[in-house]
Amino acid sequence: MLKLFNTLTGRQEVFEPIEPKKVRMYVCGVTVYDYCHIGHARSALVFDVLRRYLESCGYNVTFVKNFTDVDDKIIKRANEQRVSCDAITTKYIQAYHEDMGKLGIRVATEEPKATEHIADIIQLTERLVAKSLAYAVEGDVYFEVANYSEYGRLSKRRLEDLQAGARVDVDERKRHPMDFALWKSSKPGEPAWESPWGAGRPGWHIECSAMSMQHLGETFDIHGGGMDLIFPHHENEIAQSCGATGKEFARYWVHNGFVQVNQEKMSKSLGNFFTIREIFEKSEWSEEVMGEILRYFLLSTHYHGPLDFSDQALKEAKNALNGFYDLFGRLAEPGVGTMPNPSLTQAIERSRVGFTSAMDDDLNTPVAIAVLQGLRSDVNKMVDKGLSIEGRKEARQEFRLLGESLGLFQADTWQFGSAIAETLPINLDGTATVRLVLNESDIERMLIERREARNRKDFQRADEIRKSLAAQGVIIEDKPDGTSRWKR
RNA sequence: GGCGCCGUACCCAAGUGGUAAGGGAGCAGUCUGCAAAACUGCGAUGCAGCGGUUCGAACCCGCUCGGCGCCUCCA
Repeated sequence: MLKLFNTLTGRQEVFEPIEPKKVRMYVCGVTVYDYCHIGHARSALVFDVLRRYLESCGYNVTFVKNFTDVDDKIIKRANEQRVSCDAITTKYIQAYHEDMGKLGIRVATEEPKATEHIADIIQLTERLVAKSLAYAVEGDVYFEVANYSEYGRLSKRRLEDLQAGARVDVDERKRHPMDFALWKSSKPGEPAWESPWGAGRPGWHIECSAMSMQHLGETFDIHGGGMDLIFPHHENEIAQSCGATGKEFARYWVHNGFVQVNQEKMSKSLGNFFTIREIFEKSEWSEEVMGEILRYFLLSTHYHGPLDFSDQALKEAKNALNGFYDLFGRLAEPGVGTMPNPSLTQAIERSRVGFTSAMDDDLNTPVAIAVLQGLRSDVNKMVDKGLSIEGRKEARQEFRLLGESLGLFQADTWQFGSAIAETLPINLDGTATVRLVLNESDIERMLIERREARNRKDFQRADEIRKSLAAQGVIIEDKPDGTSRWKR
């Protein structure tokens, strides 16, 4: 039974969907005017894992994640670069998919864009105006917080407290400093759509209300996003949606903590952020390996807490993951083991129970990973004792199965990169191509030579080969039968 | 000023009333021609500090110290 921490109630609650076996969830995506950093990756990953886990529990999940593709920052960026807004958003949406794809984050069921829902947004705004929850001033339309009695319910703030912190440059046309724009009149040269209030564009918060309703209905199960969206974005979404429909909006509100650098929030304004692509570009490991390292790292802390990003943390994640892939290597080898499998069956059963109860406990991925580490240790012992071929296959399959929710252990083997790679600064788009200097057949050839050397007890030559490969990042492990395996 | 979070071993990190999971790093041993991997063992009598409640507290309460977030665009 899955329990989730619900920001709305401030408690952990048992998750029960509106319709049995069906989950409808909406997650706030990104404003597409720049490349994503690890903070964005964490958020995307947390909800990807939630979705995967729900699916593994047998739910049919409709997962909607939006792109904000009309916004001040986009307009600014477009003007700076003298291109259209459309060019900017198209570019960064594509980049989003590339980056998140490398992290194994699956595309959502629906990925709507604000600009595709202008009619819905206008309609929703009209509903709010008709209910006296919004008012129009000179082509702008504002939500009137004073007329919505439950304003502050999500963020646990009172309107009076908010006034104290309100900005100085309050628009005089607003009836209350906290009133926020549903519709903005547009200046010349800005993207604009016709509306009952003249040419304009939507405010930020209204798009999510409109799109979630359109794709999931007026009431749905889970709404997620980063902690920083609680106020004002999600607070405003609730006001707009509940205000318009008079119904409950989302039932469970789930928010992930920040990625930090040196204990400080990673953010554009502080300039202490690392983009996802930058991390992949600087990585000394292959894309596939780096993606899994990042995933492991991001899931090694509970999603609700802060997470400090550092090279050392990545290195530790990589080392931890090495243990799993070393085991998978052993499991893949032909062997003559005959050990019966009852103890394996028991270990697997234990792990399933442990894994499920960890994930059920508000997606406690650190504990879930600890359970997998436990299974790794158990299986290693069994392999030492001579686990049968069938047992090895079963064990590998089990890691794949349990790892699926976390998106781990899906690769067959790890191919490490660039200790032995060279960078060729060529391409048209300015990026570089990394090419391996040593290919697999080179390595195999050297291993054969070394094996021959060892057979004639020429250990000096054997060690030379070992050293030479090691210098290029290839590590040799000798097996009892006289053959060797290698890894990077 | 208002609201809120965090402080667990060298590092990361679970645990939120019943006597400190897991990982990384390290050390020692077994195995190995050597090595790697694996296995075995070692590692916080204590959970920022000080008080209090309790038979019992890392977990509850109070105070203090240190770090951070939101209130403005932000995953």
